[in-house]
Order: sequence, then C-alpha cells, then structure tokens
Amino acid sequence: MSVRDTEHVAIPLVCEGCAARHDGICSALTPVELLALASHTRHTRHDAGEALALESSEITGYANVTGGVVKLSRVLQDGRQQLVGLQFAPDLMGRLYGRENLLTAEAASDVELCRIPKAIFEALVASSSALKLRLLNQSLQDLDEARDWMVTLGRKTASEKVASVLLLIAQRSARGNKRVTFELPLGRADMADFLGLTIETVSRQISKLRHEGIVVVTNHRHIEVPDIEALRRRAG
Amino acid sequence: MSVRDTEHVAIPLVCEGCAARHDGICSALTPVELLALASHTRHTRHDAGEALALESSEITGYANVTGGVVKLSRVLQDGRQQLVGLQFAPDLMGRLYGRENLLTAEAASDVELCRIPKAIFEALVASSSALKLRLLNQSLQDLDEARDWMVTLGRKTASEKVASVLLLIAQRSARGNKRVTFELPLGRADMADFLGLTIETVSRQISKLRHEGIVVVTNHRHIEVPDIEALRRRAG
DNA sequence: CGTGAGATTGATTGGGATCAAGGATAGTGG
DNA sequence: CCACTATCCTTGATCCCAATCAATCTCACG
Repeated sequence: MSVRDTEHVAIPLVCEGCAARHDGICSALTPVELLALASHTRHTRHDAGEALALESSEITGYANVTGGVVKLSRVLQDGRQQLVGLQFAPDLMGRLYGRENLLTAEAASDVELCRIPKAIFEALVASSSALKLRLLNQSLQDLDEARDWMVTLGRKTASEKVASVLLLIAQRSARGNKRVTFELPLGRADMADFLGLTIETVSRQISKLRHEGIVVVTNHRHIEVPDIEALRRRAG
Repeated sequence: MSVRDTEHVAIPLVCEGCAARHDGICSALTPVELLALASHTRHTRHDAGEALALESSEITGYANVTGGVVKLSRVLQDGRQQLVGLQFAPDLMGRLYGRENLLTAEAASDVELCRIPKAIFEALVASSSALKLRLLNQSLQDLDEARDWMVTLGRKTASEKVASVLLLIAQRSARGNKRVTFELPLGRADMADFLGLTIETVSRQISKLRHEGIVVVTNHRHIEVPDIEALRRRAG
C-alpha cells in the first residue's frame, strides 16, 4: 500500500465538518482508523441542565463534545458543590481507564455528543501511538489549567475571581480581538460553584465590573467586553 | 534473541533499589532502555528550601524525585502564593514538552533527584509506547488529584482544609494502619499557601485538632494521628 | 546560653456569607 | 398580544469566619 492509497479511504460522512476531526482527538487518527471508529459511534443531543454522567456511577464509554459546553463538578456529602472544569467542543469526556466516574458531568448549554463505547476506544488507544500522545498532551494541558484555577480559588479576591471566569469564557469564545462579545454558558449559580463563592457575591461583583465599564451586561447572560486587557488586569 | 536473553542485560547499578525503577516511570522501561537512559542521568542532592526550577525559566530537563518531597507553586505579581501540588518519590518532575516552566519547584525537605536531559527523555518517550502509557496514567492521576484539591480550596472551611492536608500527608507516609505517625514536609507557611489560608489560621486549626485529640503534635513538625478515620471525617 | 526563625495565641477588622426583599426574564396559556 | 408565573438575578442589611495586627513562646542551632 502506497502512501497515496491511504488518501483513497473515504472520511466517514458524519466526521466531515466535525470539530473533533480537525482539532480534537480524531485528528490523531488515520482515515482507516477513523472509518473503523465511526462505525461504533452514536450521536446524541442533550438539553441544558441534563446530567450526562453521575459521580460514582460506572463509566460506560467516552464521548467527544461536538457542540455546546459541559460542566464537570464534585459535591461534598452535605451538598456543597464545586465545578472543577468546563469542556468545550472538541474535548473528550470521560476519565480514561477509569472504572467509575469521579465527577458529575452536566450539560451547561444544549450539548451534542459523539459517544464511543469504552472497550472500542481503549483498544484504539492501545494500538495507536499517535492517539496516546494526543491524549497525553490533552491531559497535561488540562492539568495546567486545573493548577491555574487552584491559584484563582486559593488566592484571589471575589472581584478577581469573577473577572477570571469572564476572561476564561471570553477567551474560549473569541480570539484576538480587543473587543469581545459572548453568551455565558453558565448562570450565576454555576459561576459561584466554579469560583467557590455565593450567587450574591458573584452578582455584586458583576455589577461592580458593570459600573466600572469593564463589561456591558445585557439580558444577564449576554456579555460584552470593550477592552479585554482591562478585564485581564482585573483578573490578577 | 530469546525472551530469556533480555534478562542477561544487567540493570544499571545506580538503578538498583531506586524507587523510580519499581513504582516510577522507569518501571515502564525494558532493561535495555533503562541501561541506555542511565548513561545520561545525573544524581543530585538538594537542601530543604532550595529552588529546583523557577517559574518562567526555560525547561532544561526532567528529573525523577528519588528522595524527599518537592513543592510546586505559582505566584501572583503581588506576591500571593499558591502551592498547586507536592511531589514524592518516585514522581517525575517537569512539564513534558513544555518550553518554559509554568511552576516553581522547591525542595520541601532535603531532596534527591535523578536528572535526565530534555532531548534524551523526549526521544525515549517517542520510541516507547509503554512509557507513553505510563506518563498518560500519571498525568491523569495528577489531574484527578488537582481537581480534588479544587474542592478543598473552593468549598471547605479552614478546619476541613487543615484536616485535608494532614490526611493527604498521612496517607502518603503510612499505609493501612489506623494509627499513623509522620514528619510534616511542610511548615505552617507552606501549609497556608497550599490551603489558601494564613499561617495564623493554620496554626489555630491545628491547635483545635490537638485540643480535640484528633492529632498529637510534638515539635511542630512531628504529628501523630491516633485514629485516621476520625481525621478523615474532619476533612469533609 | 543566646539568637532568630518559625509557631502560637490574643484582639480587632473586614470581606464575603447569610438572611431578606424586590426586580428582570423567559416560557405558558388565555 | 398580554397577563401570569416560575426562575433567575440584583440589591440591601446584618453576621461571622478568617485576615490582619500584635505580642509572646518554642525550638533548632551556633
């Protein structure tokens, strides 16, 4: 089989135009591998608020987030909750090699998933060095982000914390421009759980940023940031 | 070459009895790979408090922690500091494929390292699927731990936080027994930076745990936990 | 024994939580 | 199209946990 021959294997139809194929996990796969994988995947849609995986439940498979935003959280026995991460397309969901979920995954917005059975995906990982490397890089980056957030949680003031989430979401939503407009995938309660604050404090700090002209808020969820650098300075 | 023949390759002398060879990164290597690697490693000793890597400095290599405890931290511009992790033997230090350090690494206790040049180690990773897998599992576990700690930082009270560090260190120091005795690798200032608290609050909470009989403190650094389950309950 | 860094304890302050009303918004059914 | 309603958000008043300020105390080390 010549090198050119691999180009004659058609990309699965469902994968055309999928974010995961270009920037996600699937970009590490050859057309042949992608074709084999596609025959085992199942696409699902989920409304905002729907639980996608429950803490302590058995892991039945993995899933690429192909649209929307997923929030990952842990809860203490008495109900205190902490969001520990957000997943945007084309992130892969599911703790590799895990037996049970350590986290709850919930749709923050309407979400589209491309689900892959556990055994199929793990076999693919075992056989593909490129995929292993891709997953390794992904988890190292997630670790960097988790550690960054530890600084936010442990050492920033309420005001800096709120600026930090807005900045995080703004950066995911638009690139490069000084002025940024976006729709918040999180309500005030989720922001509070992400920041280790209460709803009231989040609301007050957003109001403060609004009065100071750092952000323009329309309809609670819609945010405009006239000067992203000004916001960055507020994030500490 | 028969299977038995690989056993005729001698394990490098320096690797005999090394923690990394049994439980660490090196356990994923064949004797041949280990031998090749050993010729490039350099063993170093460091006193408590010594900086091992500086935030924003160039990454020049990786290192196995072969003895002692290393603390990883980030600082904000104004000096506020947050510890984001501890590394015990036989953890691997250094952000794989990183160009500059995102964290400062400092010896918490006296530390022994087995240093490996960046290029040598990366070539080894590229060639060994078993090593890739091992590193992937390590970083996934670090991510789980970072997320656990996010819950501690974001949602626990000062009292629960202090119980949480003590529990973390107790679990690393001794296994299985109900009664545990250990030496703290961190002073009060480091504990405060790990927990997002002040020295005074850490000290007060330790005193409270002492008065309640949850811990016995001798010489500030030496801790006894009569009933590890009682401590676990305090950690939330 | 003296010294200095680290730890403890006490007094006071303050930032964010809690308690408590209202105000906006999106969805629903008339 | 417009109440009606439930949910989410905002704002205000008060409280409390942990920070800050300040004074010893302990202990390792010369």
